[in-house]
Amino acid sequence: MNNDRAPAVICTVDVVLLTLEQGQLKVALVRRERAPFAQALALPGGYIHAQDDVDTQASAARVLRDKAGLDSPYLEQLATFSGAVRDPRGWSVAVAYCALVPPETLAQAEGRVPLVAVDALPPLPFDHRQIIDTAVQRVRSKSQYSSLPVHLCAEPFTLPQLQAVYEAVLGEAINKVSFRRKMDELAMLEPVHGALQTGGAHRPAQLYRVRAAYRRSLSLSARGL
Amino acid sequence: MNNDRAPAVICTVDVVLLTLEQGQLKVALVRRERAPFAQALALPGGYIHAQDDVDTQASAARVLRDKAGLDSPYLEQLATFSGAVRDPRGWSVAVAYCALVPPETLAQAEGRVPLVAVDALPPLPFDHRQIIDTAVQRVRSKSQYSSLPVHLCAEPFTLPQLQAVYEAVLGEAINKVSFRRKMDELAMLEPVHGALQTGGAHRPAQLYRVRAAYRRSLSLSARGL
DNA sequence: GTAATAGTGTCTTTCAGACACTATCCT
DNA sequence: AGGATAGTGTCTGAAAGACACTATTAC
Repeated sequence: MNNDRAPAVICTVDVVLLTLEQGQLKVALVRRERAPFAQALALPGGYIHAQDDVDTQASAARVLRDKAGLDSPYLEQLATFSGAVRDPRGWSVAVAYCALVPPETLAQAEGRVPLVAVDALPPLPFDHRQIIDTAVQRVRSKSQYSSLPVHLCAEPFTLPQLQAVYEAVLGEAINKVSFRRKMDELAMLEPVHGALQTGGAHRPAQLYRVRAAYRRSLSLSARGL
Repeated sequence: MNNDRAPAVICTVDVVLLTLEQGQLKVALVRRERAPFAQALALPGGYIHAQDDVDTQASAARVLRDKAGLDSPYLEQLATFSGAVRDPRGWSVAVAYCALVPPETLAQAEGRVPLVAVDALPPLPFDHRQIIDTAVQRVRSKSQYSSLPVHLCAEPFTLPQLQAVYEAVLGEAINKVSFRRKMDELAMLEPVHGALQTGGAHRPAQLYRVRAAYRRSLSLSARGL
């Protein structure tokens, strides 16, 4: 009972930044500048800066800003990965966060970040493969009953567009009537009055945006049951 | 870019040990031996021991063993709480775990740990109130669609007993037919052949236990959709 | 007009809750 | 026998999917 002060533990955050490109869920990776695994593609991450960050959520936002050059409205804690062997530098704790952005947001960020389809990941350092798998599993699971996928859709969007996003994430077709009923009862979207998406050789579609009241609370919504 | 090595961060684990007593969800607290908040009731927790623990899950199991004197078959990572102000000693990261045990298991542990109803918590140090609230919310949410509450029920148990546990956790009555249909299709329980619970002035009830295949995987089960 | 997709009305199927009935114990 | 709870069959209403139909654009 005399060694409460344990040897230092390495404290980091890692961010799984997901987006949708060509109908596929993809994760943003960055090339590591320093050892270990210098030059390797890995999740954007870094040490917690106790002097700058108020908490790990702020650390994750900072990492995202520094390494991917963007802010993500959706940034949720995923899980914490830890242990003696996951990092060659020593015993480490990595608080992992999951960010979702529409592809348009990533395009603004100069395209510095390589995107890799989550179903075809290359070998990755640390336990980043496991972290990504956990994030994808979580996103797919939550998409079954929540409005989470709207974060992958740039506003304004049409209902057919949003449905396509849901279908891409879930990997299966969704009934159109059921989908619209669900969106309607979630009461989370509002039509942009007078704004229709034209251009196609067919009836134009109503454009929608997320109601202000739901802008920030989406990540907090548990199940609606 | 020259201060990668941030000032030391305090790394701890905290365990929310929940059980069911008198039809109420209760959390086990321990009296702190050391500052800060010495003598106060708080969640069992402690530093990560990098030399002993393989990961934070092991740290949580050790804390549970040392401070509550028991092993919990169900021990799942809850979330990580962090920041500059939650601990007066400095910037800290607390990986919180949630454990569920039947009341019989706690009784074996000499009753050293005070139990407090989660709906009537006293003021608690750190952000332990928030951690407990998060755990309770998670357990209630998961209980709606998963078999998680079986961990609160000592084996063997009858279906009416298990239903009462569900009802206590969820705080509402459940339809008997629906409950049995759900348990049946989860295919997670098996009857203990020939074992009935007698003694009541009524028809005896079939005793059940969790199938071996589901013993360990319950905490991993996401939604069954 | 024709092709193509948006959007809606309605039928069908599926699932959860309500209810009632039987079963089996103790007293 | 009577009371009490275990366990089951069946009806009903709500929700989800299937399908078909109308609406509106470009060409």
